[in-house]
Amino acid sequence: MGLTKSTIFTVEQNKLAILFKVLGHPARIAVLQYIISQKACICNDLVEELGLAQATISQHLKELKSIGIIQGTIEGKSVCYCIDEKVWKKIQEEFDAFFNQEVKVTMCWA
Amino acid sequence: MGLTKSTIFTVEQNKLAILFKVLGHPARIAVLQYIISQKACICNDLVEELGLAQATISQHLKELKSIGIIQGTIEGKSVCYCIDEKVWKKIQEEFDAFFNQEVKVTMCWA
DNA sequence: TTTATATATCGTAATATTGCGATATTAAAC
DNA sequence: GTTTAATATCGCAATATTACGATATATAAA
Repeated sequence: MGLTKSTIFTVEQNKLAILFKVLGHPARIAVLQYIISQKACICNDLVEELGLAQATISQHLKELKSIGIIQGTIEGKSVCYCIDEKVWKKIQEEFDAFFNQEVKVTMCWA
Repeated sequence: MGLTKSTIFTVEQNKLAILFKVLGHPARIAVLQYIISQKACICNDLVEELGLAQATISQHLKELKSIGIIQGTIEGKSVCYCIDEKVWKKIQEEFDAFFNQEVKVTMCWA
């Protein structure tokens, strides 16, 4: 099937999963880290840095933009990408809330 | 192609991406939350709770086990799944380290 | 106006993921 | 031993993802 049954889960579960999913590719991790290290960059920088085709980088940038974690602004004939700090922090908070759920382990094998 | 070019990224980037990827499905989020709420559970509980087929749940459990975030121990004819608290915290720390990289935003459009 | 540059999008092939029925395996219960 | 129950695995179909060449678009430079 290959089709996730989104309807049987809560909106929160689906949203959280999408955030994780978008970050779940090494190229997108690398893109984020490169943008951070350079403060900002253009698509072509990433093509040279990562060694993926321009179309591929553009696609990854689109996915990152879809969750708002990066933002692109037109600058002449190129597009300047940078981290959206607000969204970055919000995602961090959401992940933190998830990981700080009560994990009271009653050792089930003890 | 559909094949991630893992070789062009660092080991750390690949590892981090895999952690995110495994968490990037609502069923697996739901499984973790249910295990937490019940302290521990068996596969069949999840089948009834989530409404996915037993084979599907078993597969998701396998993926969660692959990153060590849950652990299953045989108890008679069933398997008791619970959170591996150590791994849980380690993953949380790794995510935190990622999100706490310097995000000094020099507004590129300013 | 032509040319060069940067990016987005389209189309497509290869591979991965999701989900489930069927079946195997294993252990308890009878 | 037979039956019941719980889970894992296999095999498959449907869909999604990844990657890239080709092409469209848009701006700067010449």
